[in-house]
Amino acid sequence: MSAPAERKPRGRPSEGVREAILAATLDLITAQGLARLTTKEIAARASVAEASIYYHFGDKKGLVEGVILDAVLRPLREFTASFAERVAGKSVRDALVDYGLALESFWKRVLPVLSAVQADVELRDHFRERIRELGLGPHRGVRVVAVYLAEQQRAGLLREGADVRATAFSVASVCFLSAYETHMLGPTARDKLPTVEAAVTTLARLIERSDSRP
Amino acid sequence: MSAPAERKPRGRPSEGVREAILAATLDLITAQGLARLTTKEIAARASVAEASIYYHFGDKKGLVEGVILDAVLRPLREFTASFAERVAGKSVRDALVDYGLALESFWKRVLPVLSAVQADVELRDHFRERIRELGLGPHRGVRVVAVYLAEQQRAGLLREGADVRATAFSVASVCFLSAYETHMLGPTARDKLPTVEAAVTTLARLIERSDSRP
DNA sequence: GTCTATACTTTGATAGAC
DNA sequence: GTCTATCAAAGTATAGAC
Repeated sequence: MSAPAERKPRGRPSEGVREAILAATLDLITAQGLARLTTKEIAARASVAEASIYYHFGDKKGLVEGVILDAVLRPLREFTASFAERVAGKSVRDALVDYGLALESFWKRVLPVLSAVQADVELRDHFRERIRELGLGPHRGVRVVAVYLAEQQRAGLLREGADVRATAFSVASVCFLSAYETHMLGPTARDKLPTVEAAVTTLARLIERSDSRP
Repeated sequence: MSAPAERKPRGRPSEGVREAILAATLDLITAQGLARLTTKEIAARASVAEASIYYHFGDKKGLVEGVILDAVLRPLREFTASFAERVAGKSVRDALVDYGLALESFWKRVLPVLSAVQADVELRDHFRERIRELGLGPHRGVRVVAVYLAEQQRAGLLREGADVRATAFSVASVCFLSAYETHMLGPTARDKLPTVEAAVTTLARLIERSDSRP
């Protein structure tokens, strides 16, 4: 039966194929890693033809690079940029804990893709260059906290002798290791470590002025 | 020319083929990740026949699991066990710094293989089970330090209110993030973070009794 | 722009001689 | 135990219709 009422009665969503491919790829990488990632499975999960992948991304490498940009680099930049508004109007301790928890869950989300990147030289090199161009990296997350702490220190809220750079480094590190343990060993294994909240609270206490302690 | 003087005049080293395969596999994983790891390239680098891999390890999966056991799990256990003798007779600060530096270089060595493991579901699951059986994981590195610090605290060398568990967590985390940044972005990028030595020294200072400070 | 069908390449694994 | 030679399967990528 001819149904001329609609132009494309069925089949191609015709819109969002590119996005569906990206989403399917991210899902598969997160769920099972890069090793078993095939264009066939991506196409199946996205409900598109395999050829569409090559139309939009050139080759498999281009696709994965697209996912990296989309699921790691952009979020990384946005997260780093969001620090200022995230801590506005909070005590140092609350600021560090809130930021720490957000950082931990950010890494939990991103680590599967990051691990995939590390598993392939070409991807890793491509990633390194992009991250260099954008001026990103874990050290950025450290610096942004260090700058904030230095301000609070000048404002007299922290001990004068406190090493804000080292403290910022510790905060970022604790969040990262916490996320990595979950990523590596599963959610239950995480319970064997102190919580991020406890660790960051302790760090905050150590640099706060004695007279500001409750 | 027939040279009956020797039984195996050339070819097979006949000894150490298994070890050569393991070493070659580790090298290749470290250098280029799991993604491009092929049995052909392993055989070429180890200067053995491809079939020898299957004789010794059954299949590719078995080989990689062998490498994980050999290059990650055993070293992990040994490293954790070595803590006591490593810190014997040192000040708390020196003990933490020395341990921290050793931990950082340990992770630098192991992370390439660890990343490869995370890139494949089957490997990851196998790894999780093994690590569970052995009772290992980053939390072990944390606990061993926490126990040590608790002893020092009871001996009166640390502040009474110091949170030794959170501090141990911070020490281990700083070493891990430091190694990961190197692994991910290359040796030069590492310079943008504070050194492990500085960060751990700061942490040690924060928990030492005031009167024990120089 | 998307699909179906297919060409080409690489890879993991095996058989059998030595 | 190790090698040479070979295979079946799986994977990436392309051609061409619509």
